[in-house]
Amino acid sequence: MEYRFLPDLKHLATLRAVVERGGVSEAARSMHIGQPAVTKRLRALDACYGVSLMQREGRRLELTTAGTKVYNYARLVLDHQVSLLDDLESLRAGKNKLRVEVTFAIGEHMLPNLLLSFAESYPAYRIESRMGYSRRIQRHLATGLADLALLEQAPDHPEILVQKWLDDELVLVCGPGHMLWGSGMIPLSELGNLRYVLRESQSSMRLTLDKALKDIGIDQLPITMEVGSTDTIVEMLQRGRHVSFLPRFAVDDSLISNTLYHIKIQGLRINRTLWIARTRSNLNSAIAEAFIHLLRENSCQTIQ
Amino acid sequence: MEYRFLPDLKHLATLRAVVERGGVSEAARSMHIGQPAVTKRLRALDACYGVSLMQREGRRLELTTAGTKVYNYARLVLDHQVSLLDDLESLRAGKNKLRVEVTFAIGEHMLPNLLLSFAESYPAYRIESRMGYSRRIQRHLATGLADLALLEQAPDHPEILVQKWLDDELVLVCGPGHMLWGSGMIPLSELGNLRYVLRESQSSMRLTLDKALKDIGIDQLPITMEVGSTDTIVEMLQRGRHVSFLPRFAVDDSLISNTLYHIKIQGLRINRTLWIARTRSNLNSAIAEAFIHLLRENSCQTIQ
DNA sequence: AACCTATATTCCATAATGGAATATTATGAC
DNA sequence: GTCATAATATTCCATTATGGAATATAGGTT
Repeated sequence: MEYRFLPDLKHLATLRAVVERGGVSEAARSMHIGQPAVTKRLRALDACYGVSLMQREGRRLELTTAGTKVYNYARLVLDHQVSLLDDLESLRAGKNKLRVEVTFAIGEHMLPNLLLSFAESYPAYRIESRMGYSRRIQRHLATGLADLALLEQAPDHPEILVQKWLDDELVLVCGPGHMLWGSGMIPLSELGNLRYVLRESQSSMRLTLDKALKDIGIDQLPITMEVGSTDTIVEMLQRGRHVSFLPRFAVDDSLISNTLYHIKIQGLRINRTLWIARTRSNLNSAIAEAFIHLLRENSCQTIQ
Repeated sequence: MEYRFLPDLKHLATLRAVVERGGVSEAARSMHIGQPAVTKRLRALDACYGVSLMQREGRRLELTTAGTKVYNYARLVLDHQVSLLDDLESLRAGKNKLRVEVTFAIGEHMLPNLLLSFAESYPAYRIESRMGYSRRIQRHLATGLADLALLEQAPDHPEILVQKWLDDELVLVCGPGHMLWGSGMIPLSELGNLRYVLRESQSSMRLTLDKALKDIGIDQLPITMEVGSTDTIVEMLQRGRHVSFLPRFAVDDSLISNTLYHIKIQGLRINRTLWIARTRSNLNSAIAEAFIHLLRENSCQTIQ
C-alpha cells in the first residue's frame, strides 16, 4: 500500500488549465490564483513524476510526450471527479438513474420484465428507457444522450463498446389459419410463394433478414405489409393467412401456447446475437453494472 | 475551469487503506503514519464531499453508500496513477509495448502486414504478439497476460470488451487438380461427397463451420485430415485433390492468382465477424489506441 | 536597441498537516 | 454490572507547504 509521490489534484487541474487555456497567465486568471502559483504547481508536478511535463516553445509552454500522458491522466481524474460529484448529488437527492435505449422488438418483449426485476432488486435506482432504431440509438450513445443500449446488431462505432448478451434466431412463423400450419420442413424455393407481413426495412430485424436472404440468392420476398410492431404482427398472424420472420424471443410465448407455428426451412437458419452496448463514460457506473448483472442473470428466464 | 474542493490523493489513498486493511490502526501502520492522521484524512474527505463516507459499526468503520462511490473513485485514480508511472518509466526506458494475442489464422495471414505498418507509423512502440486458440486468448486477456486480442469469435466474458473489426466469410475452396475446379454452384447434397482437409476442431474457424453445418442439418463432413495451419492447408489443396473451408482473408491471394478456386454452394453462406478485444485496464493505453486506429485504417487493404 | 509579452524565481506571511498525548466509544469476559 | 481491552476521535503544538508581491529572465516584434 505504498504510493510514491502522489500528485496534488490542484496541480493536475493547473496543468490542464495551462494546456486548455493556452498559457500560464490565462490559466492563473481563470483559476483566480497568481501566475507564480501556476508555475510552481507545474514545477511541483515535474518533481512528482521526475520528468519535465512542459517545455518552452518560444514564449509558450508545450506538453512533452510525458506531459501528454500526465495531461490525459489529469483529464481522466478530474472528469471522473465531476461525475462522482454528480453521482453523490443524485444519491443525496434520492435519484440514481440510468438512461437505457433498446430496439423496438426488445422493448416490446423483454424490457418490461427486466425493468420489473430491476426495480425489485434495486429500489434506489431508476431506469429511464426508450425505444428506437439501432442507428439512432448508436448516435445517442455516442453523444451521451443514452447511458446503455440493448441492440440486435453489433454497433460499429469506435466510441461504443459491446458485450455479448444473448443468442437469438429469426424464425418463420404462421397462424392457425395458414395452409402451412403443422407442415414439415419446407424447401427454400417455397419462400417466394408465401405472403409476408414484416417489420420495416430499417429495423434491425429486417436488416438481418434481408442480408441472410441475399446471401442465399433471394433478393426480395413478396411483402404484403410492413408493420412497426412485432406484437401487432403476431396478432395479425394469429388471425390471418400471412407468415412473418420474427425474433425467437418475440414468439416463444405464442409457440408454447400453440397460437403460432414455427415453419422450418430446409437450408436456412438465421442466427444472431443480442448486444449490451455503452460508451467509456459509463464503465464505472454502479447502476449500469447492476443492470448488466441483472441482464446476465435473467438470460435463461427471459428466453425460455 | 472550476473544481470545487478537490480531494487530496493522500486522503483517497488513506480511505482505500482503511477499507482494504480493515481498520484505521492497520491502515496507519501500513502507511507509516499515525492513527490520528488517518482519522483526520478521513474527516477531511467527508468535508470535501459534504457527506459521511464511513460510519462506525461496532468498533469498526464501514463504508456508507456514498463512501463506496468515493472508494471506487479512489481505486480508479490510484490504479491509474500506478499505470501512469509504469507508462512514464517505459517511455523513459525507450520501451512502450503492447502484448497482442491473435488466433492462428489471423496470425498467419494478417498480422505480419499489420506489424510492419505499425512499426513504420509508430517506431517508438513495440508489439509483442502471440498466436493461440480463442479460449486461451480470452483467459490471458482476463488475467492481464495480454493487452489486446484479435479474435474470430466474439468472446463472452464479463471482463472483456469488444469492438467489431472486420466482416469475413468461410469459403469452400479447391486446387487446380480437383474435379470441381471451375464448376458452377454446387447443391448442399454434394458436400458429403468431397474429401476435406480442415483446421482442428478447437479452432475458431472450425467452431464456426461446425455450427453453420449443424444449422442446415449436416452433422459431419468426411474429413481426411486436420491440419493446424491455414497456410499448410492452402499448399495441400494447390497440389492435391481435397477441398477445405477457409477464411476469406486466408485465401484471397490464392483466388486472385488462380491457384485456388472458390466453390459456391447453393443455400449456404457462412459469414462471421472479426473482433478487437481488450479489458478495461487497456482502455487508456495510447499504444493500444494507436494499434486499433491502424487496424481500422487497414481494413480495406487487408481484405481486398 | 527598445519595448512588450510571457514565464521563472525569491522572500515572507499564512495555511495546512502530522503526531504525542488524551478522550471517547464499543466489546467481551467474569 | 464492572472492568479490561481494543478501536476510533480530538486537542495542542511544532513543522511543513503554499500563495502572492516583487523582481528576474527569456523570447518576439518593431
